[in-house]
Amino acid sequence: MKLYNTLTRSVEEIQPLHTPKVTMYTCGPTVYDYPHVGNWFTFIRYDVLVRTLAAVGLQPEWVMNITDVGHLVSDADEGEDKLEKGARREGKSAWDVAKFYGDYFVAGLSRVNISQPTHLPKATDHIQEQIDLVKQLEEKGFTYQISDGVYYDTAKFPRYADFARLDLDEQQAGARVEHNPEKRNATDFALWKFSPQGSQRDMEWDSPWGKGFPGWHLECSAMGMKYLGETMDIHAGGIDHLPVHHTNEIAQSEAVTGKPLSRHWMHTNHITVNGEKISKSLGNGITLEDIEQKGFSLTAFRLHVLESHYRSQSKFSWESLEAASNRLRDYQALADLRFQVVTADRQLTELDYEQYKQDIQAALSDDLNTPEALRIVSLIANERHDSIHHTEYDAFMEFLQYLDDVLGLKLLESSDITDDQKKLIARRQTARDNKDWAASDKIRGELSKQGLSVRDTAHGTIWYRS
RNA sequence: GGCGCCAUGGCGGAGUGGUUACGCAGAGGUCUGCAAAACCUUGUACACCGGUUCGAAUCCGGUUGGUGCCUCCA
Repeated sequence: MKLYNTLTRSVEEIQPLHTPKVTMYTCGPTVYDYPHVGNWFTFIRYDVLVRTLAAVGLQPEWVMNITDVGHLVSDADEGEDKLEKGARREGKSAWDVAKFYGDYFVAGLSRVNISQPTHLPKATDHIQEQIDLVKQLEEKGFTYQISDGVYYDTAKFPRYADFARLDLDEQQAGARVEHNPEKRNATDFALWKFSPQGSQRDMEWDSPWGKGFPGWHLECSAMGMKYLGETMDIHAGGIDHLPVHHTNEIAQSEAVTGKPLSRHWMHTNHITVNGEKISKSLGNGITLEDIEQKGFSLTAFRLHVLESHYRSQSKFSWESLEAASNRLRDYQALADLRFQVVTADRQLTELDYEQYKQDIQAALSDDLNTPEALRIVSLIANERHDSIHHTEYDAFMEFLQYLDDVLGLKLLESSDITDDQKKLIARRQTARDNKDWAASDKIRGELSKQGLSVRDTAHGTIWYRS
């Protein structure tokens, strides 16, 4: 299994520390609002990685955090985090907001068929671990305290700029966010923020340094190391996390342990809608509900995600979602052939499903080349559209199961048509044998109303869902 | 201002130094009771300008355009 590693900027073989177990941490959502399609792109891509790891015989232990506190907003209203802001917007407490959107997110995972992570830890459930981490950093001399919080001194970590290959001197020039002038270095970041004086936050905790809340980089280090140990095999996140969040995670984790936080770093690229990044102000934050309201299935959306490579900046549009939806219908028709097995004397050319499976596995194992994997599936859908011969039934079923395991397109979730529908199809066949075209066409109309189309092939009538 | 990334046929989107990616959509045809499907044919795809090479869409340089990040963000 090869995967691009941001550490070395090259595609590398994944070699877990304790094969067959492979530990993986992915940066999850901040639960202050509905996730948009871009977020789901990323989460689905994590899922493809997990599924592929499992398919090549590894046993993934997957941690995805839920950030329910601590991210500062970019606006001038300093000291307030997104949860608090969301709470004020909705007239609820920050705790209520976090609960609502956290639950929504977890439910959404199964809606787009993302595997259940081994752990879904929340930042607010790990305050003590985060405080402990700050204490250790303090003992090792990496921290200093100013008026609004305890900060990490990035100058004490010489490798700070290496991971993201930052040019610290140059990039300060155009930074658009104002820094607290008390900070020693522009890149220094808060480990613990104090509650603003005279105001009560919904979310605040006591600490050795005063009442407040953890800085937002802290949770991933604390929870990652708690569940996966000091060095994990894979750490993944959105590409936006590379220069700041992950850079800071490495700084604060490795300063304490002296060991690499992760052996492999994966970054998923962002998508654009109408050529622009997704953002609230542009009003292009499409949600799963929007997709369903337009009549598309979330499985079609999932297929759309797989149609591009995770490292390229892909586009989302309703046109391409429709293309994916049509493509999925073809795949579904392929899967439905398992209900329409023929035992005709005439032998079909048997397909080498094992070979196809290996080809797909090879594509996915090569830095998650999902477009190539789908190319192969389409190849088979084009090849095997007439019938499945009973002699290849087992191999076919095994192949479909493999596809579902690795791509998660729910091809085996469809059920057979009803007995009544089967009788209709049989009656139509009889009518056709008698050249009673009027009766035959009438039955075809009835089936059509039930969402079934029929094709008359050399191997009999094949139905498919329209 | 700094650091990146990308430019592929109507749309989406892979890939490769010389061979049809693929998907969706379109056109013509064969077949079929009619359909549908399938099959065949078809659009002369790789931003522009140079360079390297026997040969580049694929490597190098430049130009143009787009886009992302620079402590909110998947």
